[in-house]
This record gives sequence, C-alpha cells and structure tokens, in this order.
Amino acid sequence: MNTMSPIIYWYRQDLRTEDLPGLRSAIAEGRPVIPCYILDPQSPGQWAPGGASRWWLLHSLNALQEVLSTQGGHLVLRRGEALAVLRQLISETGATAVYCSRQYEPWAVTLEEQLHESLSDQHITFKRFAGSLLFEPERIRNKSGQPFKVFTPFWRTCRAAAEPPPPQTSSAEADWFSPSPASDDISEWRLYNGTPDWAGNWLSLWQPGAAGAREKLRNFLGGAIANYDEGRNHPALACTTRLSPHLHFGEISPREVWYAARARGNADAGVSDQVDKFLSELGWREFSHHLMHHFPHIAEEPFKEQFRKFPWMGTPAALQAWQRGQTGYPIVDAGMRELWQTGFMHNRVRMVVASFLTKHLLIHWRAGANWFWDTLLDADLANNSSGWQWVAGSGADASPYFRIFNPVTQGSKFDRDGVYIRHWVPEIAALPDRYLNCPWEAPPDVLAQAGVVLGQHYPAPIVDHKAAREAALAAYGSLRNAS
DNA sequence: TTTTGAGTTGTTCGA
DNA sequence: GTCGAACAACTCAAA
Repeated sequence: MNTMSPIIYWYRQDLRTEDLPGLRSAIAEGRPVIPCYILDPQSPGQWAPGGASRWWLLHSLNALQEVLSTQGGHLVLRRGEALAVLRQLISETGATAVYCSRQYEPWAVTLEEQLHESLSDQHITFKRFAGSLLFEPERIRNKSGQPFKVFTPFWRTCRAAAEPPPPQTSSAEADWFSPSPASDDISEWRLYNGTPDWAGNWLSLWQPGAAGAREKLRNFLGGAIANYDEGRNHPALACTTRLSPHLHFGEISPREVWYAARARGNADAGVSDQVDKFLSELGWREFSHHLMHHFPHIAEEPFKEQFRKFPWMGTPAALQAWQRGQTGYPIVDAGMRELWQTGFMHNRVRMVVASFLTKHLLIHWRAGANWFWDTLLDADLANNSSGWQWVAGSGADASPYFRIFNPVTQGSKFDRDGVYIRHWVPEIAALPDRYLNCPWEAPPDVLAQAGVVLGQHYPAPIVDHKAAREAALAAYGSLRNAS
C-alpha cells in the first residue's frame, strides 16, 4: 500500500473544519485529503432532509466550501448511493481510506456497517470518529450496566463522568489532494430552487455555517445567558441560543459550546447557575441520542409498548388547521406560523403546539413529527422523535397523562404582553391583552372595536378546551384500563 | 432481593 | 387573588 495514498474525508452531519476528530486525524497522517459530501437520496430507511433542512444544507455546504477554499481545499460534491460514490472516488484517486464522523440514526448506523464491510473487502480502511456528541451513548450506563430511561439520573451520571475532551484546534495544515476530483454543481441538486419563495427572508434570520454558529454562541454568552432560566420560557424574548440547526448540521462542535459556556460561568459566578441550566439543555440533546442509540425504534414506534393501542382519532381537517395556524387558539397559531415563516419555533411554543395536536386534537404524534421534520431547519431525528413522544406521553420519562397544556394559560403566562402573538397573528393584534389569548370570550363591542369578526378574520376555536381536555383524559384512561 | 425516593417544562379546584 | 392538594399508578435507578 502506498503510504501517501489519499484519504477521503466523507462529510455528513459535521459540516465544519474545526474540532473535527476524523478530519484532524486524516490531516495528521500527512496524507493527501479529499473532502467530499454525498447527497444520497436513496439510502434505505433514510429520513431524507425535509424542505427546510434542504435549504439549510445548501447554504451550509456553500459556507463549508468557502472555508475550505481559504485553506486551499475544495469540497467534492457527488450525488448517488454512498457506497457506489465512494468506490468511484476511490478508483479515480487511488484513495485507500475513508474517514467520517459517526451518526446515530438507525439507518445511518446500518449504512456505516455496510460500508465498513464492503470497503474492507477492497482493503480500504473505513474509520468512524466520535465528535458530534459530548458523551457517546454506549459510554453512559446506569449501575446495572443498562442504558438510562430517565433524564435526571442520566445527566447526573454524565456530569459526574470525565469531562468531554476540550475542543482541538488543528495546527497542521492539510495537504489537499490535487487536482481536486470533479464535483457536481450544487445548483443542480435543487436543494432549494426559490419557488415558491417561502424562504425569501431566511438569510436575514440565519447564517448557516460555522461563522454563523460562532456568532450565535458569542451573542448568547455575551447577553441572554444572564437571564436564561427565566427568559428562555418567553417566546417574545431572544433568550435562547438558536444554535439547534447549527448543532444538527455539525457546524459547531458541542464541545466548543460546552467549554465556551463553562468558561463564561467560571468568569462570572453570578451566571454559573444559568450556565448549568443551559448545559442541561445540551444534556437533552445527548439524552435523545442516547435513547435513539439504545432504542432505535423510537423514531417510528412508541417507546412505551402500550401506546400502540392508543385511540388516535383526529381528522385531516384538524391536522390541516394546526399546520396552517388556523386553530383559533392564538398561541398555537402563532407558533405554527412562526414555524412556517422562519423554519423555527420557540421551544416553549413547541411544547404547547405539540400538546395541542396530541391531546386536544388526539392526532398521532407522528403526524406532528412529520410536519416538524419537513418545516424545521433544525429537524433532527433523535430530538424530534423523543420530544414528540415525551409530549404525547408515549416516550421515555414521559410527562404524566394529565399534563395537558391550557393554551390560554400558557399564552397569558409566557407572552404576557402579547408581543409574540400580535406579531404572528396580526389579525387580532388590536384586541386588548385581556382577550388576546381567548378572542371568543371578548364581548361583541370589544371585538368590533378591534375590527375582528370571528370566523371571518380569525377562526373560532376548532375545539373547546374543556371538552377536549376531558376527551383526552378519557382516551388516556382507556389505555390504562386496557392494559 | 427488596425497598425507597423520585420523576423538565401543568391544570384545576376548592379553601 | 393566592395557595396547596389532587390528578394514578408506574417505572426507573440506586441503596
């Protein structure tokens, strides 16, 4: 074997150059490196990126391309079945190794195993590297050696374990393989073609890529972190990091986020509790991946067996009203519209809309998860599945069945001044605070003065809260009695 | 093996 | 308006 034969670095959900163990390792070997991204629309069982994710992917790949080119590298874009593409690239370049970051989705794990097997047969080294999580799922076990099913002891164990290794800054300069192999023109991939123009203003809201991720982190640690514990519950405040899409695409490593937050806490004892709270949110990302690794069925099937029998009963019309932000409950509609218009929804509101879909409308959580998958820029199989199952009650460590969010209470509690609702549901903006979350209770003269005719400008509620709540309790009760 | 304490995010009702 | 209890029963994790 030629010791100077090139290594293919196969980019996946790790679109960065810094603190990337596989790439660093490839560079450290002193062999030429070929950075490559493969769009694989056909991998079996794959959850292919949804519409919003494809928009992000387009811009993220462009950003990565730009960073690589400042270092003299060139990202090779290819489309097709991963194994076939890698084989082709190997025969073009004489590469003898393929390095990548590991993923945790069941289909991705299967693919990694197949590649390992097939490439080994050709005497090609195939190496997967950790680096997308703080704690690898198999490393964290309870005292019986089993995976955790409850967040709090899981996270306690993580915090007690050895710290994640600090981010590595690479010193060696890469020797990029030259000439760079032919690459697809990304515009031919049609990740986003601009029509309809639903993502028209997204570039003013988001900056996909490592630089944008760093800026989000810096802003957050410089300001909002100081009031994170309380502020993060209020969707009108910019108190959350909005790092989720960056983390999903691996543009910034969780270790970098972890160490930056820790440093902030150490520098200012006053915010160290807030920092811990923030770290535990990273912990939820870890926990979701831990669950998906050990219980791969959670993306498709209920974590709790008895929920297979749950009497889901929603109608397509109700699902559509929810998707379009036309349920007649302002906080729900505001969230669904924020999602559609920005590719994002505040976490507090995600819980409210998810509770509404599964409990008020009794629609299967999978319908909600599928909609989020297509519309969220940060759509992530582990987070999405475990989040929806948690709300629906079918998940690990699920909320009690009687915890049914009251959309009126949630709105008036967490959007006290109505700033969020008035922004996203402008047709009722002129209503006084008192009726903003429950326009159907406003007296006729108040409605008239605000220029609102229910059923014309804004829908009457599609379900009655009290009746829906009782129906949900009955449905969940039936599950208990049946088992 | 058995026991014990605890479990992200809430709501409603009645005092 | 505020406050505390009830809302079930179960599973998990650790002692």
